Formats: sequence, C-alpha cells, structure tokens
Amino acid sequence: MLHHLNPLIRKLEAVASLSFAEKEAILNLPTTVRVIKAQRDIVRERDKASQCCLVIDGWLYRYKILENGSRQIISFHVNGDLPDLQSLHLKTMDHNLGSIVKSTVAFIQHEAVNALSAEFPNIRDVLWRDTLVDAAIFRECITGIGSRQAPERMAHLFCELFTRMQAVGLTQKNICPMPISQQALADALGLSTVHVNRSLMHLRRRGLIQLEKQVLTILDWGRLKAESGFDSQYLHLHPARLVAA
Amino acid sequence: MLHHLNPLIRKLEAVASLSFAEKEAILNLPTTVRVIKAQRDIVRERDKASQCCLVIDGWLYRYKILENGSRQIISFHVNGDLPDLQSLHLKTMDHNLGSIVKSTVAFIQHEAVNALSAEFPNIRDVLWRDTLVDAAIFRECITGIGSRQAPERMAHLFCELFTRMQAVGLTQKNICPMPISQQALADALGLSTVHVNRSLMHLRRRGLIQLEKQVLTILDWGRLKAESGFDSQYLHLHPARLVAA
DNA sequence: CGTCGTATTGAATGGGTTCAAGTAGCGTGG
DNA sequence: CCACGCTACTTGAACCCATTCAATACGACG
Repeated sequence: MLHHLNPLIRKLEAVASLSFAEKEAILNLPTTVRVIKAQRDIVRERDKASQCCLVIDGWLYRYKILENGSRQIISFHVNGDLPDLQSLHLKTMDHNLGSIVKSTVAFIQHEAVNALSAEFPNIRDVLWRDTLVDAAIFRECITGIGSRQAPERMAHLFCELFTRMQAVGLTQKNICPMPISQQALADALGLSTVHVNRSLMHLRRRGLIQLEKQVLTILDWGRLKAESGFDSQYLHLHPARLVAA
Repeated sequence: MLHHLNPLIRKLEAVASLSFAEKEAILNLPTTVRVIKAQRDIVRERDKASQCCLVIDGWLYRYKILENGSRQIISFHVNGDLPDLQSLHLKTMDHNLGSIVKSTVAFIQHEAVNALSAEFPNIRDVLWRDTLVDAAIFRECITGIGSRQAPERMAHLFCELFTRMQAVGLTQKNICPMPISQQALADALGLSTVHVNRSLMHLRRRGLIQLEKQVLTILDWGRLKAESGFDSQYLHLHPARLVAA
C-alpha cells in the first residue's frame, strides 16, 4: 500500500476497472521520481516529449501564454493524474505544464507505457479513456467560460475539483485542499483578479463555501451544485466511486 | 477513388501515415450511410452510444444546453471528421451532436472499430491520436474564449476552420464554405449575436475577410493570422499536409 | 522589521449585452 | 407576378458585468 504509484492506481480505478495482474504490472513500471518546487515549469510548449508525467503528490497545472502576454490556465491536476499523457501520441507540446505548489512527480518513458499497453490491452484502453475524460473536462470548461457568469463559473470549478479529489480519496468530509491563488483562479476562469475576489466574496457571504489558508470547505453542496449547474456526469467516474450527491 | 469513406482516409492522412493495407481495411469497414436534414440532432446528451458517426459530406456541430437554456457550441465538424469517436470509450454522451446543414454521414459500430483496431494497431493509434487532436482544439478554444477579445476570437476560429478544411482538400485558393449562422457563431464564441455581427463588420471593413452566402474568403491571411494569434501547431497536422503559411 | 507577494476594496471605464427597430433575402401560395 | 411571412442580418442606444487603475491591508519570510 505504500508504493509511490498507488495514486495512479487509485485514479485509474476511479474511471475504470483493473485486474490484479494489471495493477501489479502498473506498480512495476520503471519511473524516475522527482520533487518539483512550487511555480516551476515541467514541460514547455514546443518541447518534444519522450516521457510523461504522473502527479504522485501535489498540484500541477497546464497553461498557454498568448501573444499579448496573458496566461490562460487550461486545467488543474492532483494526485494520480497524468497531465501530459497526450504526449504519448502528440509528441510536440502545444502548452506548458507547471507546478502550483511543491510536488512529487514520477516520469514514465513513453516506451514503458507502450510496452505495458501492448501487454495489457485493457490498460491501454483505460489510458485512452483517461485522455477522453480530460477532453470531456475541457468541453465543460468551454461551456463554463463561454456561457456562465463569474460566480457560477467559479462555483462550478470548485464542484469539479472537489468531486475529482473525492474520487481519489483526497477529501475529508466537506473539506479539500485548494492551493490556488486568486491570480491563478482568474487566469483559469478568464476573469480579472479583482472580479475573482468579488465573486469569491459573493459565494462566501451567501454561505456556500469557505476558502482560507488554501483549504476549501463546501458549506452547502446542494446550493453550490444547483446554482453552478454542476452535474458530475461529464467526469465519467466509475459508478462505484461516485459519492452520492 | 469514389469510395464514400475516402473523406475519412484523407482526414486520417492529414494527421498521420497509413499503409496501403490499412487504407484497404478502412475502406472495407461496414457502415450505414444516412442523409441528415439541416438542424437535426444525431446523438443527444445522456444517450448510450454503440456506434460512432463519420461526416462524409456536410457540417456537424457538438453542443451543450445549460440550465438557463443557453446553448454552448463546443466544436464544428467537416468531411472526414469523427465527431463522437470519444463514445468508443465513454459510452454515455455528455453533449449533443447535430447537423448544421443537410449532411451525409456514415455510422460505424464500435465493434467494427474495435475489430479493426485489434487487427491494425497503427489504425488504433491514429484514432487515439485523432481524439487527442480534438482535445488540443478544445484547449485552444478555452484559450480563445478565456483570453481573446471578440474580433480576434472570431478571426482565430476562421483561421482554424480554414486550415482544417485545407488539410482535407475542402478549400479553393483562399475560399472555403462557411455555412455557420451568426447565431451559431455567437453560441460557439460565447458572444451575443449583436456583437458577432459587429465583430464581423469590423473584420470586413478592415479588409481581412469576406463572408457572404455561406462562403468565407480570406482576403489577408497574414494579418488575419497575426492579429488573431493563430498558430496551426496545435492542430498537429502531418508535416506533408501543412500548407505553407 | 522591512519587503514582497497575495488579498481586499473603491471608483471610473469599457467591452459586450440587451432591447428594440428596421432591412434584406428567399420560398410559398394566391 | 407579387404579396406574404419567415429567417437571418444589421444598426442604434441604454445598460451592465467585468476590467482597469489605484490605494490599502495582510501575512510570510529572510
């Protein structure tokens, strides 16, 4: 149980089923474990990738920098996530991958992933499925930024992150870590920091959430979910891992 | 050359390489061809899918409807696209797929795709790759809606659609079909129709594009590309298919 | 104990929406 | 052949959500 690749197993089992032999094979993957300081880039746009990165413990994020210098955050990643699994078939990075806080990651050579996939077709399909869930999250993100107002948009992100962390055992009751600065939240939601602050205040004053010292507490899940229009279906979680809403 | 699955071959060869045997096998896929009227739903959110849809000729789009009734368009799809390939591993649809204009589509059973993938691992990887490019387009879309102003956002979409159509031979010189109403454009870009109209006027008056009778003419590719910040790298096109910008 | 990043709040500005009215294009039926 | 009705597009004007500028407060850390 103390294996460093356990977060990966837990994550994959959150979206699919694995046999004992498959789990065993995953745990035997050759990896290079590294600790990354906060606010560091791990892979950059235009890099050619020959390995992919697994979050063992910490928070990573993917982002693009535009011509005008502004930063758009594409996604956040927690324990068990494979944020650049797409590099397995898209060798050139079209965005950056960086750390939000000090994180422990494992690098896995593409060759090793391919060997594992060849031996265990089910693992290959589970990995493919994982990249498809990644895309499903993007679709929901487009929907939020394109059609939701600031407070709902932010509430929706909190619902998603809480649900994803819950599925891999990173929550306690109605509490989860949330080490995202208002600046980063702004860049993820397509808002200014000032407006993120005000929207946050709005959610707090109405008793929906609490957010302090990088810890998020969901005070009223029902209303938060209803008002943000959150429906976890798009996360395509394994039924057994779906905690009753 | 007159086979109805040729658009698929052309599309796949725009992003990867196929052997003769592989192309042969693809052309022998069992399909059900159907003509769909304009403005019809093909698959709906929450449907369980057992087949996927190939655009032989026409325009499809994917979209979500929000609690408040507004529509967010996620993507547009032209000849050769497999807009719901993700259903191969995510059986429950998390969005809708509909037709913009009268279109000819081919339905392919998941079983048939899986059989083909088992026999030709390269085809399976090319399909996986295609779903990853789909996700890369979503990432760019998030970036546009989140960080670009209306005219640039619209110009960027035109650049993308033109480039994608060019890669599969649907353009003539600087001209391509663009049967998207301003209403649909608005729902795709996260804008109101009024503002779409004004942004369009803006691009027209500055001599960047022409758009009438559902035909788009790129009048100044250089400036359109530069001002919208378009860089085709994220489309991950096969080098041979990349037309010099 | 100063300093720098992060959060908070006020006020003015602006990009985009909404409401509203009018126009152009097109297929249908009298 | 033209009136009719429909839909898509266009334009003006008031309004508002969100941005920008600016100032202050807070807290962690060397």
